Amino acid sequence: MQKYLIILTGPTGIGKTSTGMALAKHFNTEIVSSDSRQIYKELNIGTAVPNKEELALIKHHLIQNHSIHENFNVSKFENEALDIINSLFKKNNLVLLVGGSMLYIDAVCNGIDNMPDTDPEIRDILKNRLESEGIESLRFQLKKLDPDYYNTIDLKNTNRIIHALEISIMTGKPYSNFLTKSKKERSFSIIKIGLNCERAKLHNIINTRVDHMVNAGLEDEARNLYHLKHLNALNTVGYRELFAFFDNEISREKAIELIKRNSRRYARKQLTWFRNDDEMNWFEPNQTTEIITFIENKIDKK
RNA sequence: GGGGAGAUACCGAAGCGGUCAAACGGGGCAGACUGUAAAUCUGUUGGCUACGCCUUCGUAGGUUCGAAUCCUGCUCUCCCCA
Repeated sequence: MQKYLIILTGPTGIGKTSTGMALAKHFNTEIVSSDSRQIYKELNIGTAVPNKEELALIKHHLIQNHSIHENFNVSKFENEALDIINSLFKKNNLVLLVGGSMLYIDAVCNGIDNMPDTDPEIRDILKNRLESEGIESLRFQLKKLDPDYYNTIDLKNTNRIIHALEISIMTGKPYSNFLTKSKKERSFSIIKIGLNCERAKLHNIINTRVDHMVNAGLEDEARNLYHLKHLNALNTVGYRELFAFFDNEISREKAIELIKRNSRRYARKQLTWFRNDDEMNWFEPNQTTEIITFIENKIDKK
């Protein structure tokens, strides 16, 4: 029996959760989340996780099942998501992957190359060197250790330089050796559904949603996490801006304004990414019926 | 009613006779993307039949070889005095 993974994605705020719920109900299946921040149990309001009622109605996976103290990453996500998806396929022919984290979705669909997990110590050393010696020093070393990558990478992107360096240093092999650019085989078919609407409308939704989050107590949530602000998981829209407010760098109003702006920008980045995906089938958020018909037609034809 | 200040591109704000399609900031738009990805980085922002052309600096005229920049009328905004 052919198995189908339905990818439901789109920009933040577009309505993936509710559409996903409707699809899960109709196809009598479960939802695997592909959201890099809803995966953390300490994060709630700011990540707009499905609420208790929703979670009670439809079984969700990879929601709030990790801690921000862990070193989570795409590769771990790929493995965990695939495990869950494959086990769900034992009882369902169709499983939903719902979320907006582009790279995470990509890892489930196409896989990510095998390479060692990064070593926090090496990263710290490199970061310190960046501070003390400047980016040139790191570039210089990268040029020596991995000239190929050095020639293709954006040399202003410190994160990428640091990652390439840490892998090259850890393994003694150029980072680019690990990049196979090959696509991993999956045992299931993939149908991609993208939700989008008029940009002005999306901005409106996002702005209102941020106001709702603030009313729901986002500030308290952030304040309780403030002492952990150095954690990568908290380098996230909705938290970092409030941390800046707590640090007296900006006003509360400014923080809220920035959360809105950064959410809008995040939405745009998501759309840039998804637009490039030829396999994406686009719908408006209220077209649940059309989406269901679309999926059923796709499945019937096979 | 009297006096003063000002109207610049999506917004804020420089410019104060040519080197101005107009600094700078914000916002927007576009793009890159392999273990930090809600991250990180890049480009762009009057129009076009695009190494050139066309229309822009409240509005209508005027001065000048040449105006966003000078002069005049008008409209609107703000401030002070009545």
